[in-house]
Amino acid sequence: MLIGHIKEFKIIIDNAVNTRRIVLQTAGYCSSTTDMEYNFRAIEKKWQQQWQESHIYKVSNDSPKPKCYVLDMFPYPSGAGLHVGHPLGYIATDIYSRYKRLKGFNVLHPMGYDAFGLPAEQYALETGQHPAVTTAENIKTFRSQLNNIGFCFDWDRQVNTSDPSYYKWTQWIFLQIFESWYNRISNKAEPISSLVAIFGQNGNAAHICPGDRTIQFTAAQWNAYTEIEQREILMQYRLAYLAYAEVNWCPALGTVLANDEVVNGVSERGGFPVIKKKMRQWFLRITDYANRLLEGLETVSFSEAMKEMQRNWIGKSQGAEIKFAVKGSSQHVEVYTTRPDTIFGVDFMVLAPEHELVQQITSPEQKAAIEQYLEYVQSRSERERMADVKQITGCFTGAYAINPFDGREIPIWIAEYVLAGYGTGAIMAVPCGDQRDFGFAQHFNIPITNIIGDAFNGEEANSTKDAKLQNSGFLNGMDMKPAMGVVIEKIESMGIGKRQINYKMRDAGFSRQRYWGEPFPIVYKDGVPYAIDEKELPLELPHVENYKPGEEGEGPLANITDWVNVAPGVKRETNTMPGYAGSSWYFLRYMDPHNTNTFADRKATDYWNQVDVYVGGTEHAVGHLLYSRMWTKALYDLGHIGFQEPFKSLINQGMIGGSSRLVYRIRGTHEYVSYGLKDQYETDELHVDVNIVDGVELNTEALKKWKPDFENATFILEDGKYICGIQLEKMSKRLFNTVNPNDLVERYGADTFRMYEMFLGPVEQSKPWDTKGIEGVHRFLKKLWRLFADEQKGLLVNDNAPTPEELKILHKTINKIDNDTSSFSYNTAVSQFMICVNELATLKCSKRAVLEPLLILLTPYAPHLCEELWQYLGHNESILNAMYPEYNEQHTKESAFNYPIAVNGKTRTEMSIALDAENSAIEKDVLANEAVQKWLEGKPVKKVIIVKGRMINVVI
RNA sequence: GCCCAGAUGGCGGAAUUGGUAGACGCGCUAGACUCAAAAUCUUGUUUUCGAAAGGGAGUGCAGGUUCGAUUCCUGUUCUGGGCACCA
Repeated sequence: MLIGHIKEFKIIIDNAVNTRRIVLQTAGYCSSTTDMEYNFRAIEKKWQQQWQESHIYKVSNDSPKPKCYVLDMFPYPSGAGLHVGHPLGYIATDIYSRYKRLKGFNVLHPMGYDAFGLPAEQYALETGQHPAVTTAENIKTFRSQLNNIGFCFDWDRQVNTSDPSYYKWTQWIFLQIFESWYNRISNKAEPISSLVAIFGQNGNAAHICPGDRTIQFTAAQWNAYTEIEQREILMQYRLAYLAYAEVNWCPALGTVLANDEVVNGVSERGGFPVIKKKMRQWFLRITDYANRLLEGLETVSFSEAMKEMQRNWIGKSQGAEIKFAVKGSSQHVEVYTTRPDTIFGVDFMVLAPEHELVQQITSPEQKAAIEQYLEYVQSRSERERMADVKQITGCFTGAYAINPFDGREIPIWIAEYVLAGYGTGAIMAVPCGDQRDFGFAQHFNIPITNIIGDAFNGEEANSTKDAKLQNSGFLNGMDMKPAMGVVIEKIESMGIGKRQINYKMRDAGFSRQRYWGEPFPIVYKDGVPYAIDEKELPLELPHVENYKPGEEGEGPLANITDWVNVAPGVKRETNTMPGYAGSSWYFLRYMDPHNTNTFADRKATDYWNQVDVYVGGTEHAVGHLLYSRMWTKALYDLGHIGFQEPFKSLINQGMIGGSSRLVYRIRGTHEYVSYGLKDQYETDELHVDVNIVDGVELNTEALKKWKPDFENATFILEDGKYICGIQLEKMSKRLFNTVNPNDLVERYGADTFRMYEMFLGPVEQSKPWDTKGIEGVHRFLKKLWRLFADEQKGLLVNDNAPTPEELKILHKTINKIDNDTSSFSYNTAVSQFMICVNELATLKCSKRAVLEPLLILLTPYAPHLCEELWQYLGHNESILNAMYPEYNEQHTKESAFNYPIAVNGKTRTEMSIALDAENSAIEKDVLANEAVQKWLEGKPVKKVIIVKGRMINVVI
């Protein structure tokens, strides 16, 4: 080397002196005389290039090795690019993938882009740029940022959901779902043709119509129907179906939203109000899968919290449907209840305002009041209803129901707290056992029957299931739990009701009135929907000039008349599929991404099978994770794949929050006061860029240059420093608290960055970003490097035999790293590496026999550095092809814990007391075994607990 | 309101799942090398009493089980997340 190493060459224009200074900025520790230094920039560039050229991460579908599928939730390629929070999960999976590879697995670790969706279209609306263009640009940025960190993705398998070669198969799968129905007897999806055959032979008696249970027909009637009539009936059975339904319509976004995309009555994206609107929409019949989605949770390893969220969303409840006769009428009120045992406590009934019986049973005297109440309900938006749930409203219909057991007359009310869409849209109200019913009864002065004796105090309802029933006819004296079964049996034998299971989950809305999504492969002939021929797939998204949605809620596609009108009387569907369509099956496409004959070859899906580890955030708990599980089950039912749970285990990475820095401007001035002194003034808080603050100390010069507003700033310092305030909040460009991984990689290298993100804390835990500690990890890597090579003496590695002490360190490390890496405990693994290297450095151990296995352990964490050092050790082949060291377990344990275990004893308590007495004698670094033997005179002991050479206790 | 998770130094976080609490890192402290800085190495760092040796207290709070509790049980406070008229 001629001029040493100049790491950075920067021209800095120094405004303060207003002269041009050229500064040769060397990166500090590079005044070396040999080239044996840790030059991470050169090393990382070299290996990234080499990996790319040798396609070393290319994964084959054909391997004798066991498979392992490690998957990240693929990103939406937003314009903002990556910040330090994004790669957290990717680093974790990358470490795991590399580890499994070293353990001898054939590892699939792909990456792709969830590229359809609202933001790109919103951006197009604002700027006129075509979403395809911005998406392609964003993908480029993402890819280069990802490569910078040294991930081992097999880029040959990259997918992009907005690419026609991908969405061809999204459309194809949609058609499979469209062309099938859910057979509730065999409990699986079947092709619609099997249903047509059943109808032709037996009518629909065995298969009640899920869309409308009043539809009933015989085989003869079915055969007599016209094609259009038949198709209309079939539509009500399909797994993907069209229906008029109240949907969540968001006027501001001009589209329908799925239930999980609406939060507190406003849209999840943008927070615009959402109203109920009746529209003809596509739906997925996910409700038929409710129970399997619930039971499937038992077969996968998700966190308990995640399972609980899914269970809540599915919302299974067991109970009964009971018919109550209406007094003086042939009508019945059918209610759903989870507590049939409380039937003698029913003091009133409540119907949903939309309930069809309301008009029929309302008495003439109450007619006006009911009309008025219905008007009031209709005037209220979803949002208003959400806002004041505590307000009690309702209206008496004037009608009475008859309790089938004791003949009591029960007033029938309507109220908006009863929902038309759940159960039967009617409830039996038991005020002593349900707080809402209690509130209602009090508000409207309805007398309350107590059926639970002392358990009810008259002040509030008690929903206990552990009371003895009173005032309950034939149930008197019975415990509530067994009474439930008794009542259900009784109503079943009387023919007035039956056991019933209900779910909160609704069918998923599948239409969006947007442009940037998959077009439906559907045409309408005279208004009747037909699937287009498979050979016409992909049905490509046409180019449009105008992204504005139509007035009537149609998407922008409706404006392209050429495209819409296929032939006279034949029109295309103008809705597009929602964002979750493409992401509901992408994990299958990675298995066989270039297949043009099918979405993925059965051989490939059989080989890769379930995703072994899936890593992503909790925000997809009820959306993506439920839809993709449903699609997988549907594809399984139809025989396209051989497994029905897509993800064997799931790890939820925590969010990395932003840590914003604040400065305090004295009101009306350009003077900024340091955090500790701000209370002496009247100040305004301003966010400043975290990147110009070192910890909490502001770089005042950098601030002046940052934005023109600060050009003339003056500062009131404390101890010569300007100290900023700290606020923890979301990481966002708007708050100037984002940190770009590229900057950190540039300064410390990808290996340091990777290890530091892992060192920050457990992967699952959310934490604020803090760059401060990254130096420590960087120091560790430099220290490791110096075990191999010295700046003065060059290569240090020797072939001397390791000492027992050195082996002990190594074995302890192997043990710990192996455990931690396989269990995603990466923060403690990094600590162990540091301990190991510190100890080896103290011993000045540069022995190949110790360093070589250590390098293999470290490869998943710091792949570039390890490759380079591996080469230094004289290996020609990449360390990626090395095998993880398998050490004799016993040897590892013995060297790590060098104590024999005693096998004699006494009773536990006696022993402990005796031990206390003897404590002073035993403590003195005597080998535990010897001490116990001596002291016990050979009596049997189960276990001696020893910590660091001292005996703590003896167990019998 | 209901459900879930958590609370440990100045900070991020460890603790072999009931066995020396505070590993590892950051920060801070003192020193070595250096004309000086950087880099590197060494020292100390829960708190309190003490010059020291050595004590005392200590894992949100209050109890309990145990020879022994950050870990298990009961109650309670706070923080974060999810659900929210679901009968």
